[in-house]
Amino acid sequence: MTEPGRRERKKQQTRQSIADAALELFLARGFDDVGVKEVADRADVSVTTLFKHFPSKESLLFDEDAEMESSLVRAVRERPGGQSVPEALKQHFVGAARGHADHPLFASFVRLVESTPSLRAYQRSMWTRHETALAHAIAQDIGAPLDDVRCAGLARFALESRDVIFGRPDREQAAEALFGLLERGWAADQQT
Amino acid sequence: MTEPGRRERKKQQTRQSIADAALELFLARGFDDVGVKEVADRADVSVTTLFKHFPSKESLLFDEDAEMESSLVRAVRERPGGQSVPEALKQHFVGAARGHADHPLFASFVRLVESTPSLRAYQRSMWTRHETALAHAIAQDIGAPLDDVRCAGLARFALESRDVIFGRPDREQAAEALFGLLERGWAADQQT
DNA sequence: TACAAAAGTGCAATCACTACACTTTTGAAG
DNA sequence: CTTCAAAAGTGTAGTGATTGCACTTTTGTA
Repeated sequence: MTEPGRRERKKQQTRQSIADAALELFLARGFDDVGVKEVADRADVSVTTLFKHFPSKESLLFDEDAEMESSLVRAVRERPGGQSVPEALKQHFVGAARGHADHPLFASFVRLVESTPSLRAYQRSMWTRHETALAHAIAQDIGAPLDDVRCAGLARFALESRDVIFGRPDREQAAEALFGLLERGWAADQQT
Repeated sequence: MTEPGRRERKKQQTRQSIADAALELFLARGFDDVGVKEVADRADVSVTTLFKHFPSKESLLFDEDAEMESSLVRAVRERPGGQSVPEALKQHFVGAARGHADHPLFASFVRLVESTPSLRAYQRSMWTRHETALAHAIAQDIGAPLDDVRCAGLARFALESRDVIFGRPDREQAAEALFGLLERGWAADQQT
């Protein structure tokens, strides 16, 4: 169980071919106008194989997932001393947006997702999955019970903020406004 | 174009039969374990007819929709003088929860929706549809531009709060906590 | 080198949903 | 009371995602 080995390498390679084929085709012609069969063909695998690597058509576009959750939790845990939780999350999202802004494909990718209902829904469901982890991290941080409502709420609000912010042209400004609201409400809550 | 007329009445009756059949079957055996065919059969209509009345399997369970939006907007517009927007929304949701609490079927219905991912997603998408209307109502109320970010954010947060709150045993308490947070953040924002 | 696990394949089936061409019902006009 | 077009309903066949199954190929390893 040390290094990947050729087998694992080949597997990942197949997976990558599929993801690549999917991205190209979907960007070029739209998510709904490309069938899985076509993606499989271009990646030179069978449809069956495609579905052994990805659980759904939507998932073809959202590959790296595990990383997000941990980075989200880390943003809260390892924030600079004195920084509030909402502030840390704001910086996390704004930073991420900036980091991706230069990627040439990223903009088109975002546009594709935003304009395809099923993809928006899928993306949301992925974020939602991280919500609990984030809520727990916050709760632990402020020494509240793990299922504290305010922590759950803040987690939800923060993740939703991301969604709202990305739908805006003036992202930084939007982030300021939304997280500002959360910040003040949260701070007032903490003063107990 | 005065009264419904027999034709319209029959149409609504068919629609109702379908909705009823769907509710019964889904409650009894779960959403995913009942096919549309079966629902159609029980309502004694063809599958084609079923889909002429409802745009999707999920929609079979969510009938009255238009009313919600207007009541939501009204909750903001016609709130007592001096009451804040978040406070008005809190009362709206808490009141609605109370009003339904006695219904015998309502509890099982909620449980069904909460436990079925596709239904949760659908319900969310319905609420989301109202988000813009709510955001506009808020903006108009405080005299901000219609697409003001803070109003859009508040609308989003309020609707999400509902979702979080309904997933809790202590709904009233949860409502206090979440809308309290929004309340304080929002108030601070308004003092400009 | 041989063998079991893993990866990949093809086929048939399920299930939601749509398009189509068709029959029946019904409101309203003459 | 007849007539006729719109509306409501039906059955059939098809699409497209997704799954189950039985099968072949590849590959790590004893």
